[in-house]
Amino acid sequence: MTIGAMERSSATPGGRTRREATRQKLYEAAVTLIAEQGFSATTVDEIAERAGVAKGTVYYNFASKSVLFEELLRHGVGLLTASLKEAAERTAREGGSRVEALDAMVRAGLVFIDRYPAFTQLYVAELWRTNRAWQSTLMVVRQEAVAVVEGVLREGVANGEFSEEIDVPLTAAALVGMVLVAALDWKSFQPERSLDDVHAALSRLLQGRVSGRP
Amino acid sequence: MTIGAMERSSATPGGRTRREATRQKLYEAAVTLIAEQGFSATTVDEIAERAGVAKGTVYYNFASKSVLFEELLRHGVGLLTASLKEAAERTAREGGSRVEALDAMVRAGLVFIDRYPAFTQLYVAELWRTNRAWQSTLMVVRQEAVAVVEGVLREGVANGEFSEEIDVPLTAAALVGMVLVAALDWKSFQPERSLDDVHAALSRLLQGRVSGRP
DNA sequence: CTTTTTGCACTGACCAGTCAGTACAAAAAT
DNA sequence: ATTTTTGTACTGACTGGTCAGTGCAAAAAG
Repeated sequence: MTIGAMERSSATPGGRTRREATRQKLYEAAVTLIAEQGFSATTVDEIAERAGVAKGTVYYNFASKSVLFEELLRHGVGLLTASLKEAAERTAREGGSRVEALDAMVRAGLVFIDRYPAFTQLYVAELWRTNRAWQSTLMVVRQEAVAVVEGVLREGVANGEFSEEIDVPLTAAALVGMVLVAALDWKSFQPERSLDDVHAALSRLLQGRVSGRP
Repeated sequence: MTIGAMERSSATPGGRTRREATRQKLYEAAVTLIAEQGFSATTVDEIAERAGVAKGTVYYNFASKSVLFEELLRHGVGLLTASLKEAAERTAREGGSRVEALDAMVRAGLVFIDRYPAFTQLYVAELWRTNRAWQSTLMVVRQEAVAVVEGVLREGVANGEFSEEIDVPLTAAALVGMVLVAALDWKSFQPERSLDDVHAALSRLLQGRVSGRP
C-alpha cells in the first residue's frame, strides 16, 4: 500500500518535506499557546490559526490534539537532554572536574530555557499532574533528562569529588528544580538580566559560596 | 456592596458557620481535582459531586468557577506564607543563625508540601502561566512567600553571615524552586522516603556540603 | 422568618473531530 | 506533446457532544 509513497514528497530544495515544515509550524504555534493557557484551555482552532493553516491540516498531520502535544513534549525534551549530555561530555573531554561539569550543565539548562521559554513553562506545568493521557510519556522523558545529572553526580562520588553521603536522585532532582525555577523566575519577573548574571548567581549557590567563605 | 454581609451568620458554637464548612468542602474537592487534571479540564459538576453538594450550592457560595479557584489560591498560599514566617521567627527567637533560619524554612516548606501535596502541584502548574484571569492574584501571592526568604537572606548579608555578592531575589527564587521541585519529586516518584531523609539531603545541598569537605 | 442547600431541567456558547472536496505536481498512458 | 490518472497536502463548513452558568420551587437548618 502506501509503501513506495514517500519519495515523491521530498520536494522542497532544503531537503525538508512540505509536511515537516507544516508540523514544525504547528509545534511552534502550539507550544506558546499551551504555555500561556494550558492544554485544555487551548483550542485546536487557535493552534491552526496561529500556525496559518486550516483546522483540517492539524488532523491531517496529527491523530488528535493530545497526540500533537505528546509529540511536542518528546521533541522538546529530546533537545534538552541532548544539550545536557553535550555539556557533560565536553567538560569531560576538556579534563574538567565533576563540579565543572555540573556547572556546565546548569549553563546549558539556562541557555535552553533562554531559547525555549514557552516549552519550559509548559513542561513544568504538566510534569507533576496525574491522570493525564501523556503521563507515561512525560515520566520517560523526565527520567532521561534527570539521568544525565545523576550520572555526573555518581561519577563525582566514585572519584571522591563529592561526599558519599549525598542522595543522588534527590540531589539531582533538587538541582534540576533549582535551575528550572530560577530560570522561569528570571524570564517572568526580571527578563532584563543577562544569562551570565543568572549563571553566576546559581554557580555561587551550587558551590556553597553563599554562606561564609570566599 | 457585599460589605456588611458577614456578621449575621456566625451561628454555630464552633464559631464556624455552616457556609464556611461548605466552602471548605468545596476547596478540598477542587484542589485535588484541579491538581490532577488542570483548571479547564475540571468541571463544576465534578467538584460539586466530590464535595457532596448540589451544583447550585457552588454558585451560591462562589460567583464563578474562577472565583472559587482564585480564593482557593489565596487561601493556600496564605497557609504557606504563615508557616514560613513562623519558622523564620522561631529560629530568630531561639537565637539561631540565618543559615539555621533558612534550614528551618526548608523544613517548613517540606512539611507544608507533605500535608498539601495537591495544592503545591496546582500552584506550580499555574505560577508561570500568562494570560490567565487570576494571573495578578498569583503574582501578589507568590511575592508574599518569596519575600520571607528574601528577608532572611538580606539579614544574613547585613550581619556578614552571607557573602555580599549573592543576588538576593534570584537566590531566593532558586531556593524556593529547589525545595518545591525536590519535594514534588519526592511525593511523585519516591513517596516512601521520610521527611527527615529529604530534609537532610536538601540541608546538605544548601550548605554546600556536596562537593568536598565533611 | 431568614439563610442555606437541594434537585433538576434548561440554555447557549464553544469545541474536538469529520468529511467531501480542491489544488497541484509527478507519473503513466495515448 | 497531450491528456489522464494518482498521491499528497490541505481546506473549511458541519456535527454531536460538553459544560458553565441560570431559574426556581421546595425542603432543611437555624
